[in-house]
Amino acid sequence: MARERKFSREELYLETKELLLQHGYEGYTFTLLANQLDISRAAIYKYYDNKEELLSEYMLYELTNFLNELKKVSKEKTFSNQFHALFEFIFSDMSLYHLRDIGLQIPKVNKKVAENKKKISKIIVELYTSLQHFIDLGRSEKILREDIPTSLIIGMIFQTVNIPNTEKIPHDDWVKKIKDVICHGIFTE
Amino acid sequence: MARERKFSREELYLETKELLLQHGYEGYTFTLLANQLDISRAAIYKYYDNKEELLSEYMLYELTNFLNELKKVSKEKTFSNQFHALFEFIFSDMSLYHLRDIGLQIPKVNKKVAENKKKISKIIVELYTSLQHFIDLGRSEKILREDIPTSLIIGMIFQTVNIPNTEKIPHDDWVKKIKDVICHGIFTE
DNA sequence: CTTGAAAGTTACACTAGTGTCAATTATTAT
DNA sequence: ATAATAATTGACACTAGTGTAACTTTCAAG
Repeated sequence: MARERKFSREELYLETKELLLQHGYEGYTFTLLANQLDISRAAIYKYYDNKEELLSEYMLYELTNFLNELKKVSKEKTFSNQFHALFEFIFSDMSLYHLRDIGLQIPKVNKKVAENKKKISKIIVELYTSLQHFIDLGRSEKILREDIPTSLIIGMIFQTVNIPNTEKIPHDDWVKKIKDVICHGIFTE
Repeated sequence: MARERKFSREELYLETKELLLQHGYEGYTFTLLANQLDISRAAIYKYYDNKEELLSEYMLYELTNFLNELKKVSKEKTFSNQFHALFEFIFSDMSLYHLRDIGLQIPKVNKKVAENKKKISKIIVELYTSLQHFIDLGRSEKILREDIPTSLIIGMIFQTVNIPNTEKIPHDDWVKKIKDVICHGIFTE
């Protein structure tokens, strides 16, 4: 029994993502967001007290989605299948690793933000556990090396996503090459 | 025949680097910089018309230094020696790759900035050429794989620097492991 | 068809950063 | 000493973003 909303939460999150990647944490403003969504700035304050609150909630949403996708991946039976599935989905949205850095910058300006940050930490732990299982599987199948720290293996996978494809190699080729290098290195045998 | 300067260009660049890494491009302000250097904000305007000018000049300085270091590396005779020297120096200052991204964000607000950006592009070309020679040497010595694009090899080296060492593995070990993974991959043979 | 609740807007006071300029300070050659 | 000059400062007007409160609009339940 009220007026129809001019913007959905999803739309708001979508624009937020764009603006965050474009302007970074400090460059992201409600003024900018309101313009993009074609609403008045004050409307946003009906839902969020400040940008920290909005952003911590957005990060929570983004990470929750990510965790769900990751859980899908872990349904694959073999390590090899999980590995390829993981790449497929990481490369479908390459911005996540960058967004994580931004998430770390959010200061706890109030109780709600502090709570969200706590929830985010919890999700990150879950993410890490899930990835740990993935790595363990690879090791138990004697595919992954035992002498490389887990955090390094995970880091390699997530960082390489961000290597700029300056030579404009077709996406599928590019992904294949990156996988290859991660698995076998840049040296000849 | 004048008053002594309260801050050197080097000090200014040093603080600029800190602030840039801490606050990002949009969060970097003259107000912040002046406070850090313990001078008045207006003093900065005697040397730079605006932050774009300062930052483009700073980037130029940083990249020029980087290029010089890289040239030193390329004096090594064998690929292997160059490879280890390159790692040593990249890991001595892990922030460069991140700074490069920031450099790209500077808008050409006036002629001087546009000129600096042109110079920066030139240095980046030189950097790339120098790295290309390095890769070529590795290939001619049959150490580097022929089937991996140059930009991917270079990207791997520079991106992996940023993998967070969450397990707090001692620096030397960490660097050794990263090198190992880049060279031979995460898979068992 | 009216009323009240949710959605949205307009307006205001406030804060932080910008760019400029006249005034002040410190140094040194004479 | 002191004049010349470069370095620095304080003060001003301006812009962009923030957070709040009073208001208007929309819509559907009674």
